[in-house]
Amino acid sequence: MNPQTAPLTIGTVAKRAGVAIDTIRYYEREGLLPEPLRRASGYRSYGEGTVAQLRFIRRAKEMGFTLEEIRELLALSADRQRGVKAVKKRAEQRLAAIEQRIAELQRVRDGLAQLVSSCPGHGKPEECPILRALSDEEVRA
Amino acid sequence: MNPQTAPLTIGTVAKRAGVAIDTIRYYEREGLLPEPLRRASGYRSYGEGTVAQLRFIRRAKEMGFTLEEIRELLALSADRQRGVKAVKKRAEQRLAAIEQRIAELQRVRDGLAQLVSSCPGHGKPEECPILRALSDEEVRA
DNA sequence: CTAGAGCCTTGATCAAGGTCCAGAGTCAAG
DNA sequence: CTTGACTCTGGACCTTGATCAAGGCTCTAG
Repeated sequence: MNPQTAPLTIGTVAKRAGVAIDTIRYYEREGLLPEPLRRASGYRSYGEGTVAQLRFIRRAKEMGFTLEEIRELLALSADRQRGVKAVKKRAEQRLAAIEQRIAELQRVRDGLAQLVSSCPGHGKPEECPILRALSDEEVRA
Repeated sequence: MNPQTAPLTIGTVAKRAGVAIDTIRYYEREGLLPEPLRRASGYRSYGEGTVAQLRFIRRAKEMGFTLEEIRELLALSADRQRGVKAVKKRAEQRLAAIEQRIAELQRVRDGLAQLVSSCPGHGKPEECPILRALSDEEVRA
């Protein structure tokens, strides 16, 4: 829509994308962002697209992708034909991993909830179901 | 029950508790395990209780407690009156945190599932709902 | 007694994902 | 032109939870 946006400094991009300046340089080093144009002074010069790219990274991180996976997604999205299929596959894998993590957490939650509700909240430690469940209380030599 | 158990070496304890030797020494340094008795040779000497203690730590980690929190739990469980109440409170906090994490993950899962199901798995990257949702696709300057 | 397994300490290293610093150059407002 | 905010590079440092290495004792079975 606006192919020739005004160039932005790293600080502006950082503010717009809601990340730290150091994070942008870090992503560049790590290959998540392409090397930007430079002004004569050496200052990095960005377009609006970089802000969008950083938002991509942020959202993908929220989805539970690691930076490594995000690097791959970005590479895939650049592959104009093979990309989409691979991207969908990765997303499906991520989805499965998230579902598994949810199931695990629910198991933990149920166990913990059970313990909490069975603990009166007072009395001797050796009678506390939480501590008992965790430890098996035994004498140390 | 068996207050005077035979002394165990660190390797035996490690095997029994299912952790690495280095991990035991690490926990000792970090204050999760008390400093054990030593033989004349300097070898650490443990009782069965330490195995139970390590299992406590393992279970608590599974419950999502950090080592920092576990250190606190262990300290609280040693406080023979005030302990139980505080332990229960910590467990409740942990429970709430886990429930919140589950809710977050469910939100993420729903979003991702929606994207996955709306992506045909082929076509141009700019038409892939997954990539579109993540990025907002824009031209870089 | 000797070999080999086990243990000791100190300190380094790892993975992930950044964060911070020093010292120097640059930009923009007044 | 000056001043203060901004940016540059390179490298050190952070957190969490371990894990490994080097060099040197110790223990136990044969």
